[in-house]
Amino acid sequence: MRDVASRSADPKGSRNGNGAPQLDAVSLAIIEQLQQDGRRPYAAIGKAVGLSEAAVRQRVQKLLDQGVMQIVAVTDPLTVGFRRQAMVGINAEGDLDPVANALTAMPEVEYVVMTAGSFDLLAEVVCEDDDQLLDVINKRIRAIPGVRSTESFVYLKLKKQTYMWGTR
Amino acid sequence: MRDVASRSADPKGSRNGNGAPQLDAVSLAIIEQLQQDGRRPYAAIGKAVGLSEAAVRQRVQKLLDQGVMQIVAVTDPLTVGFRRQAMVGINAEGDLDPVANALTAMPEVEYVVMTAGSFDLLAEVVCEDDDQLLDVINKRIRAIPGVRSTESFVYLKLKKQTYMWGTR
DNA sequence: CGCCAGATCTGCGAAATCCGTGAACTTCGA
DNA sequence: TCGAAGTTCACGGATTTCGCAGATCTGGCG
Repeated sequence: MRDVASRSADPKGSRNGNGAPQLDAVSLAIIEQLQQDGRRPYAAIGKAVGLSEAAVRQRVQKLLDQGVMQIVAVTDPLTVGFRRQAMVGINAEGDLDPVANALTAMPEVEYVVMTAGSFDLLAEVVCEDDDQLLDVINKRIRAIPGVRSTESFVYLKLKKQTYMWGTR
Repeated sequence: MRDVASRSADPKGSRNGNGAPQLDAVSLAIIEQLQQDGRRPYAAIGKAVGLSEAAVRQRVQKLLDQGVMQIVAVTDPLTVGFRRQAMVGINAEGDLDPVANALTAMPEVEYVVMTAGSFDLLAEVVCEDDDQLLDVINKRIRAIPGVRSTESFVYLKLKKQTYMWGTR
């Protein structure tokens, strides 16, 4: 059972240009196992990827410590009481980093990304009701220094949301 | 240690208008625990929310079965080898459902949502390189029947991504 | 080529956790 | 009041996790 990668390279150490740890095939296989079930026992994972239980445990711990992955419960926002969501496209002037940081600091903002295109930033907002959504978008986000304009896309229906990167 | 909710109501059964199971305070507290660490032992969770280990186990199993939450490993796409991402705004004619379903069927599309605003749909695309991204956006998405136009926002830098709904 | 240093893997007890089960308890409606 | 359904608790055995020491592998250097 030594199948995934015949004991080749560097499960963690080296980092590519982005500062991101480079993953070998075995770690990738471990991640795939945990993407299917975050609570799968180390022994079962080891059997699947061809490693001992202890080795899997060490690799998982390292991946967590490095921040490569996290094992968490993800929920359907609607079920947990958040009934209004929106994507907000933002245009700003000057350095975008302070603006992005201000967005990041807001707990209602789930997702912030700098983009190329007709928006400088995209931010996903998760709220409990319309009042809160209005407050966040029209008061708090527009009040951030440097923000020139915003455009909102209120979610009508979420059709797909996966966490299966690498499991294709 | 009977703090979160004094043994009140309906851990699952009833469903609100959306068909989503209604959660009580205890289940919410359990979810928060698992959002912090998806592998936290049931006994530790029970101590935190005021329930026995077995009760926590059964509630977690039920939440998973109902699809209210899933416990999974989430990764940084860059680390796992996906170096190009984009949000794609889409305008279409006629019924949006077939278009959304076509997007959902594409493995490179991570996220599909129907929106109100100047786009009918938003789709997040995760690719390994520019070639694949171009192929997905300009060939596959634009080829979907009903799609009238698209606008792409290539990700330059991901600033925030959390999974802490309900943990505020 | 040989050796060292660092990192990774394995094997193995001990402790903790997971899991199924049956009984007690609560709620709700007949 | 009684019964059905749903939840919780207690408990014992199987499984898993955890920490550690020794074996193995990799890469650099004289």
